Amino acid sequence: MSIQAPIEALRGHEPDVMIAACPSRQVLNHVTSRWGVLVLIALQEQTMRFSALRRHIGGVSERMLAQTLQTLEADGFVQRRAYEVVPPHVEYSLSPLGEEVAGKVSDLAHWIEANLGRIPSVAKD
Amino acid sequence: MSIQAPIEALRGHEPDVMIAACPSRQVLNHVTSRWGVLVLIALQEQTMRFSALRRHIGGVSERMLAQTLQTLEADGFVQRRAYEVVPPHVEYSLSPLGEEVAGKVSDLAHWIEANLGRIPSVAKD
DNA sequence: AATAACGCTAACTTTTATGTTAGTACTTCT
DNA sequence: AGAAGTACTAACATAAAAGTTAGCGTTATT
Repeated sequence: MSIQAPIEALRGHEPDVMIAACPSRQVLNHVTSRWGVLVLIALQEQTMRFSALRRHIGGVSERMLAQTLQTLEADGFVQRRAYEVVPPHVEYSLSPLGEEVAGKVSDLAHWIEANLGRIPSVAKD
Repeated sequence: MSIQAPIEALRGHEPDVMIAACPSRQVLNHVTSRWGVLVLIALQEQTMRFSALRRHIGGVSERMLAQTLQTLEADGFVQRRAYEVVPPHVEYSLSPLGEEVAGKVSDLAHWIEANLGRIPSVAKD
C-alpha cells in the first residue's frame, strides 16, 4: 500500500511555489497577504494585545485583524495567550517559527522603505 | 514656497509601512501580490518571454500575468524588451533594482518551501 | 447614569482581484 | 488548408478579500 498523497500533481515533488497546487503557495499567500505582512512585522517588534496591534497597524479593521491573526496562528507563526479576566486580556506574540518568517518579511519591507526614492512609480520631482 | 507634499499624514515622515497612506505600502502590495512574488522569482532565475513565464508559473492567466508585469515595470523592477518581428518576441528581465527585491522575495519563498514540514496547517500525519 | 474599553463574532455590503472568452495579424508546422 | 504559437487587450463575469454595522458582558471612568 502507498502512503496517502494529497493531490496527484504533488506526488514525489519537493515543495515548489511555482506549482499551483503546492501547499507552499498557500502559506506564502498567508504570509504575504495585505495584513499578514504587517502583523508579522508588528509582532516582531513586540508582543502586543489585540487593540494595540490595531492601533499600531494603520488602516486594519477589527475583522481583518482577527481573521489574519487566526490564519497566522493556524500556520503556527503566531501565539495567542488569553488571560481569563474581565475585561478580556489577550496577548499575541510570534512563535519561534514565526520569528524566522517575520525576519524575512521585515527584511523585504525595510528594503522597500529604504529604497522608496529609487522607485519610479513613487519618485516625485 | 514649500515643496509640494503628497498627503498631510506623510509630511516630514520617513517611509513607514505601518502608515496606511505611505507609498511604501503600495509598493509592498505590488511586490507581495499573488503573482508579483512568483514573477520576481521566475525572472530571477532567468530572462523569459511572456509565454515562457506563463508556462513556468503554474496557474497564472494571461490577463493577470500581463497586468502584474505592467505593475512591476512601472515600479522599475522589471524591464520589457520587444523585438519588432512577427510573430511578436518580447523578453522580460529584472532591472538591477528588481534583482534586489527579488532576492528578498525569493529568500522568503525558499524559506517557506524548506520549512513546510514544520508548519502545522500543512503537516500531515 | 452614560460612555469607553476590551476582544471579539455574525450578518451584510462593497470593493478589488482574478478569471473567461473572444479577438488581433502574421507565421510556421502538420 | 487548418491548427497552433506569439503577445497581448477589451469586455464581461465571478470569486475572494475587505469593509461596515451592530452587538456581547463586564468593569472602570467620567
